[in-house]
Amino acid sequence: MGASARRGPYFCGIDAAMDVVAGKWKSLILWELHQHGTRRFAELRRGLPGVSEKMLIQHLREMEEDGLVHREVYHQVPPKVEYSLTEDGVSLNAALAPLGEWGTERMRRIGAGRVLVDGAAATGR
Amino acid sequence: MGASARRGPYFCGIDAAMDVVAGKWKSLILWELHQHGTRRFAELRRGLPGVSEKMLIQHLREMEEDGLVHREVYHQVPPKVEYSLTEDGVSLNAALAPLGEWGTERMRRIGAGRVLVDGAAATGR
DNA sequence: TGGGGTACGCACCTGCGGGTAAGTACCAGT
DNA sequence: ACTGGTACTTACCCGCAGGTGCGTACCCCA
Repeated sequence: MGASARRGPYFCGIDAAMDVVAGKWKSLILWELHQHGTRRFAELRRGLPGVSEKMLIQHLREMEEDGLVHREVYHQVPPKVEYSLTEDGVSLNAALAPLGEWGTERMRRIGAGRVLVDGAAATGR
Repeated sequence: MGASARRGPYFCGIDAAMDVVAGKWKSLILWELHQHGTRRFAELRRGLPGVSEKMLIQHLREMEEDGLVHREVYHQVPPKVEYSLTEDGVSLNAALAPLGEWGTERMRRIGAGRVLVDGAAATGR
């Protein structure tokens, strides 16, 4: 409850897309899954510094409902769940790419330092 | 007050851009200004059915701070103010275009009827 | 035998994003 | 004289997005 209640009639394509990526971590999750292909829950949590477990799950569930991510459960113990992008998720990410470039360019202009925790930086945008 | 406090350090370009377009009406304002080139306050209000005056102004002010829109005041009475996109606003809109197409495609798939008030529809996405 | 990891579920709470409504200073039209 | 339009401002209120924290069932490793 409280999760969806969305899919309301939209004004145009942009807010239909915005509705789906709305949420503090949605776009980051997209990006993370896009870069690594497949990630387990705990890997995602570590990849998104600052995210709470509650929000991670909530967002992942919503994105699954929206057909953006695929959830593969391995019935074993300890539990193992793998998340990956669906076709729609991949295309959404592609559609987000120019926006990401615009944002990177903007960060350069206003000098908003990016926060990086991984040593895996330097791969660019 | 309560307006900005943003520009926090970003993880990547995407959420730097998302920070700027965050807000219920921001993307719609971008789109409206892009389509009409220059619009007065009341024209925007009529173009965004459902927006409150308070939010319209607040968003316009923030977007002006962020260097997305230009605000031209004509010191006359009755007051006249014209809003238009800056170069950054135009490029942001261009960066949003693929996202808009993705959203339109998605609306087609899930059959979320779009809400149109203008007769000026049919121009597509 | 106890600490840590995996993938969550649930209850509680706070902040703020956004809505509502009223007020302002001035003028044009009827 | 009254209504309506222009471009706001200010005060108040409310819902929900998101954070914190605890609990769970099971296993591995020291």
